[in-house]
Amino acid sequence: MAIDHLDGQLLVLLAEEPRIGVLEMSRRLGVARGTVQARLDRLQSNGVIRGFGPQVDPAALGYPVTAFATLQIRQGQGADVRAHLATVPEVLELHTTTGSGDMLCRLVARSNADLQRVIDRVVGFDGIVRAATAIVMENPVPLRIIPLVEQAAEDRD
Amino acid sequence: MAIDHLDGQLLVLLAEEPRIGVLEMSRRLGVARGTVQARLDRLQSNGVIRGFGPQVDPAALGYPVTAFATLQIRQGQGADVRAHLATVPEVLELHTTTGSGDMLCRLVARSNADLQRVIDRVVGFDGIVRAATAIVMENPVPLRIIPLVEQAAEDRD
DNA sequence: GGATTGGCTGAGCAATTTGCCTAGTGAGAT
DNA sequence: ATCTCACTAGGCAAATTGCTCAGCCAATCC
Repeated sequence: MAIDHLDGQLLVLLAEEPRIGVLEMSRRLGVARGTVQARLDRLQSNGVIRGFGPQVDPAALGYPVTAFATLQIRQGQGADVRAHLATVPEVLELHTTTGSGDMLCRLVARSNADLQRVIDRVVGFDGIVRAATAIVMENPVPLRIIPLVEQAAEDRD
Repeated sequence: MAIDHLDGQLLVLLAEEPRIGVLEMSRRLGVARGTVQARLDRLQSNGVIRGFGPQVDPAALGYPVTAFATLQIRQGQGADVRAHLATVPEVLELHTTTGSGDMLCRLVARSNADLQRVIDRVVGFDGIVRAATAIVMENPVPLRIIPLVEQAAEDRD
């Protein structure tokens, strides 16, 4: 399940130049095309590579404000709250965390004023007891995976 | 800068079948190939589409544990802390948030035990005053963008 | 009322890439 | 000693890409 060095190189290459083709990858890495193809297939069926969906920037879509909200859920209402939050487009992700009935969600909004609307919509639901929101000011480390891939590849190598 | 309906369809299509080609997209959407190409180019130079990097699952890499850590930073140490956290592969993202000197970071680890090691490494740095960690148990809504894309497309349409 | 600009269509073409196949080789496991 | 597995190297037809062109239409500008 873990990846070896070649897998790591493949992932790094893909991350740097995503539109690169299989043939070009095989040239860059100095291996046969069939090998690249087989590795890629394996990584995908392994689940290591979930997909190649476009990475969309919410800010460019008109949602420049990001916030994280910690929610406290009334016992037994978890499923309802999850279903509710899933219907809000501005909820980009949702996690349940340690601490009985706690959730953490990532929100975006069109402005700070708009964030209020989003939060109202999020917490305007019966099962939510309390919510604490932290607005994101800077994002010094955007979501990344390459350093982890490299470490995983080294561990296995 | 906002997107219209065709842009929205393009993004949805790409999200569903990322390896689809320009030609096939133009067939599906019933527009000319050149149009798809031009739209895609525009979305990319717009910054709406950041890229098409592979979405790697940390769990499949051997890091099944995710956690969020809230850090309190000593005044004036922000830059140092950022630089420090950027060197830790297990730090997948880092945000500075409202509340002077507060940061939120996403961590992964090989196990709950390993999480302790990661946290020690994260907080074992001078500028960090205090850290609170919440371990993720479930992820009812994985990072998504499509609902927001659809809303943005409708708003503009 | 024109005239212009911008976005879309439909078509064509050469070059490249893909998907799929076969055969041979080397290393490690049984 | 044999087998299996991953990789190499090559070949081939079909499809896709990158690029170009001309024509068309609607909105905007003078």
